[in-house]
Amino acid sequence: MPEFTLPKTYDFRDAEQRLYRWWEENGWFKPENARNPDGKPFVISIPPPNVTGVLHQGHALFVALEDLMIRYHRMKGRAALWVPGTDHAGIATQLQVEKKLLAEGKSREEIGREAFLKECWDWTHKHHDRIISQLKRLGASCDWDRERFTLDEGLSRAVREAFVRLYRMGLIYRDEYIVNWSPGLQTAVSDVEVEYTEEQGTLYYFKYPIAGHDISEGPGQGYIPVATTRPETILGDTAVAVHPDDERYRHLIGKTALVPILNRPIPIIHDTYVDMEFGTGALKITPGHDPNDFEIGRRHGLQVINIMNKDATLNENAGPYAGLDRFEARKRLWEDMKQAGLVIKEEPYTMQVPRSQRGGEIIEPLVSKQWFVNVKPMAEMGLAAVRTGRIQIIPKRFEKIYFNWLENIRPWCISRQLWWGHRIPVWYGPDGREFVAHSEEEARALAEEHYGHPVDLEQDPDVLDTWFSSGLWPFSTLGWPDDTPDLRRFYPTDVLETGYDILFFWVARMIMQGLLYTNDIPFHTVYLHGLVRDEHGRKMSKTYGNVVDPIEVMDDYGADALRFTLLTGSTPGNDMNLSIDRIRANRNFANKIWNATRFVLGNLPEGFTYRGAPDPAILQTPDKWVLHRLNETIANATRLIDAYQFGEAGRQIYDFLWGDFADWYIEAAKPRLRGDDPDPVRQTLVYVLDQTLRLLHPYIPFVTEELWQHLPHVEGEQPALIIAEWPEPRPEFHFPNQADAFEHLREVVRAIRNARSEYNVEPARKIAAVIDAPTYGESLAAMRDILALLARLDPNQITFGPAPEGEKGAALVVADTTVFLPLGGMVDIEAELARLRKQLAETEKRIASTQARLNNPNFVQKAPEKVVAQARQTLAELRAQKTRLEEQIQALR
RNA sequence: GGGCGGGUAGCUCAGUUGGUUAGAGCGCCUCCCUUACAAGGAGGAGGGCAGGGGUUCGAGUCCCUUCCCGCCCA
Repeated sequence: MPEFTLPKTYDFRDAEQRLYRWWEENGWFKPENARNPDGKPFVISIPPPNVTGVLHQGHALFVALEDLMIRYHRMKGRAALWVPGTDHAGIATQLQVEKKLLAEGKSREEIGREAFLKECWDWTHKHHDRIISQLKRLGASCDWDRERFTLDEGLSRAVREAFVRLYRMGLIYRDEYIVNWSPGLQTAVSDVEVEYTEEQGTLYYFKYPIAGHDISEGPGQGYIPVATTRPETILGDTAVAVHPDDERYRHLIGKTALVPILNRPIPIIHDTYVDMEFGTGALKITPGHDPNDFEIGRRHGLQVINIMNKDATLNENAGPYAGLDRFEARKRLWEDMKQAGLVIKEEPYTMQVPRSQRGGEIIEPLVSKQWFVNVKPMAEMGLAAVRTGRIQIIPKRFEKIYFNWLENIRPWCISRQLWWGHRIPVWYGPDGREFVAHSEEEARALAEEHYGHPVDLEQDPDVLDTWFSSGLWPFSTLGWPDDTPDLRRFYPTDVLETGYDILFFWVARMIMQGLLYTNDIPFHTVYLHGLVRDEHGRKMSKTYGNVVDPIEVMDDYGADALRFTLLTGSTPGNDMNLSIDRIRANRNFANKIWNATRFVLGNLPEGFTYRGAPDPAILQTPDKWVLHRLNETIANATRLIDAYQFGEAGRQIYDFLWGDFADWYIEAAKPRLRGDDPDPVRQTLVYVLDQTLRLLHPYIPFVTEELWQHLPHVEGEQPALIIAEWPEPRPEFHFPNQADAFEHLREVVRAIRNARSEYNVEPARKIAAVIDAPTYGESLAAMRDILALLARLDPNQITFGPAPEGEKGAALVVADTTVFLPLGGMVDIEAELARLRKQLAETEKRIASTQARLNNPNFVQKAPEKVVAQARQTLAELRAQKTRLEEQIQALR
């Protein structure tokens, strides 16, 4: 039942929750309840937020974008499915729980693994509801019955299956390898979890003594000069390397150097990796603590010495420095070397310092035994999928970045020395032999088979990198490894939408694992969004205090305002600056729609029957204009959304609703609504509003649904906008001529308003006008009432014909129309002449440039016919206008 | 060192197959509480698209180059 008493302003607080619940209760988020449930599906897997995280603008942006796509395709008739879920976020969650324990005076070691995991699960359950309800507040139309968690039973099974398959394919192996060690977290982290920051450091130059010589013999004899940024690693050196072509040091190759202080003998080797230009041209090699040195060490069969404990203090291999923290040891060792006369100099040096993406502490390259995935074969598949276009990345430039990363891919360290996560499905026998299996039972069976009798097995204590399970997300959430109906129907998914910052972490790994396990692409399109920054482009951070909390924004301005701001303010792959001003402006937009609807509803009589798309036969010029513009807007919006240009599409609909429908059509409708044939206007008002609400629904679902529920509908219409049909342009509403006529009316109205303002005519005063319009006279006459209302003319004093001679007034020239306003003494002839001359000068300037273009034979020959024709028409119009202006100037003199 | 993005109105940004006089929001000036909306309406000022060169009938849009800011990778 339409209700005609809407409050004056839109109260989103009441509407949002109520509507969300209503949609969800009716099952409209489910593909089974689509208009065509057996039709082609459209599927997005949510980028699972950290289950213990708090909603931030990044979430708001992805929800806005993905919900837009889901709602759009749902309205287009696809069986849309948005699979929701959360991520267990290994390190992040474990840290939070440890922090909580610490506050209670406990540690995870004290309470033990089992109790700790229970704490983690409690924490998870407690926080899960919060993040989910926050996603719902944004309007996310996910199918919550299909919600998953990366650590739930099904997904854990998927993880074990993936691990076992990779292992059996020989792509997973355990190795002593140099990894990025986080001393604070006490775990290995993968390459992508390390960020390099440019920092001021020191380059330390020193003398590497040569065995059998005295350093006093000088460089190249008694010692070889070496430079390093991390002197403490000297203690782990196992060689000094020089370039084979280096004249300065070539004679030293094969000799023995002595590690300072420790006096451990090490070889002097040659390797082309050494950069002769850098430092002294000689390189100390520390395979245990530098990734490059590790590689060189492998090439040369060098010993690996680990001088560091897991907490970044030095161990017994560091001799007298054992037990010291890494930075303290650096100081002490350098002091001691100074004493020993081994120091040459120090110089300031800008270096790239590896820091933990989480926490920011300095990462130590360390050799330890970890599980790795040989990603190379999968990378090849991942590369091919994008190269051949089976998967497209938007914006396209990220494809290059993706290629570059996959082409240079290195083994992926997947083991983490944490407790919260998927336990690595490997069990060790008494002799350390590994048994990889889906379960402990299976491992036992394998072991018994191997040893010939039952043995005690011990499971690997480590867990897997969180991204290992996220990498299975698009198919594990649909039931993989089982061949479920959902997997068959909804896989591959369609679009994967996420931030460009996790292209490597997540997207690339999903593509690779999807191709490997499911023999198919996990999605055909990757849409990457940027970071949401503050209004001046600074990263939002708690310490800065510039965080714009989405919850607060929604409390103040509503979810629609936030969504529309994010959607129209962002472009693919680029960061966006979010300002409250803009959110407020879009809140105002929601209110504008609200009031436009109030107007329409308030003008429908009791018992009004809406007949849907109006019959062209009953329409007048303003109706035809607005329907023509609606057609254009529908076509543009649809094209732009299909091209993933959501922002531009949103702006066009906004402009149409506000700038065309509200500002002009509604205004033009007013006199006719009071006239004797209001029905065509009413029909058109309802129709255009209905169609526009549809176009806006994917952007601002709440206010549009709320209003649409109040609109009258035709028999058999869908019960809710969320599942209503997406509009299509209608050929019968193609009215270019009437559209032109109305545009001309707009120009005339603007000119009159402008003149009124210029001559300070009181706003309330209705004035007369004499209109001379050879081309548009008829249409202007037909719209006399509208013209009068919009330009505040006295309808009884609008006459058509040539301007009266000798009367004082203002003459306005719009194309070939002249509007004479007999303002008598209000008009200053000189000022009027000046205004006309200025307009004439502008017109002549434009005539000249248009003429010049048309005089150019190249233009006429080479430019598209349409453009040339347009130029000719413009020229004709300008000339007519010029003639008019000259006439008026003449008349005034 | 390699790669990428950005530099458009006072501020924040749009502007995607190159095509009339480059747009929006906010801010600013003038006027208006006109029964849809003051979270509003009307009118207005304000930029020639970082600099230089080039391609083209035509360039904010394509190419080259310089400068500045930011990011990614090594």
